[in-house]
Amino acid sequence: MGATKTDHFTDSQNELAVLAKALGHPARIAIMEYLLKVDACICGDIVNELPLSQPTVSQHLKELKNAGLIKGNIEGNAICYCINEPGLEKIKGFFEHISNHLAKKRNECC
Amino acid sequence: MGATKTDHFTDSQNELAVLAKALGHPARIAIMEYLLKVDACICGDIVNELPLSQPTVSQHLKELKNAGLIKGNIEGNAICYCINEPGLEKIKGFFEHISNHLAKKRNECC
DNA sequence: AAACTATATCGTAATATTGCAATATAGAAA
DNA sequence: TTTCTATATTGCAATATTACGATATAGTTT
Repeated sequence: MGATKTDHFTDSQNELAVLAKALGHPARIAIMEYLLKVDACICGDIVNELPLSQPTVSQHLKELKNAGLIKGNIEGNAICYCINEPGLEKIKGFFEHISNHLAKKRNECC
Repeated sequence: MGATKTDHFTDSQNELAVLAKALGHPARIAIMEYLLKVDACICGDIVNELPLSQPTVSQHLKELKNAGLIKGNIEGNAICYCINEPGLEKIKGFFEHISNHLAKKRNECC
């Protein structure tokens, strides 16, 4: 026990869960928002923007990258991070899908 | 250490993280998908739909409810669950916000 | 080469999550 | 009221996450 039983669910369900989980921490929401705000790749100053230590930020970046929500390119000395659109579109599509369905069939009960 | 430092982030960031985290498990994605599929409130058969024990499913439902993604009404003997639109719209809005920004300013680097 | 800068990894402690058996709760049916 | 059925709660073991100090890695600058 303790480990998620991923093999009991579909690939799609597991993929969506990985994406959602990656955003399930305020620091990682903050990173995404910051990447969006500066409207470009970030090379260097993410650590200064967050109230966490450098190793912790590095770990959060790694998780976002593993989930496919950001991508990082080595840019000389620094590393250049930016939002990875395919990952973002995938999870955005999930919510749009739900929203569209709900709009069609107005909740009859509850 | 070990606990998320929620007090270092904004309310909005924490709210979004809670919503995302609630969906960060394939069972909870599956529950949302099932609630959508049946196109109505579910009274009773969620446990049979999932490859998990009744207490585990109950726990997952509780987490989705706490996060504000579903709502449950007592319906006689059973409990009637369905998707809670406001919660869903909030997180959907986050992804649309990002997507709109990205569409405006095409990624110059990376 | 030596010092500096930026980022990643390791190790580890604190805390959270996952899953389920056992049990509790509460309405429905008999 | 007893039994049945559906859901929730408790308790606990296994595993995962969070955070950071210390250290490693690697490019840049002097």
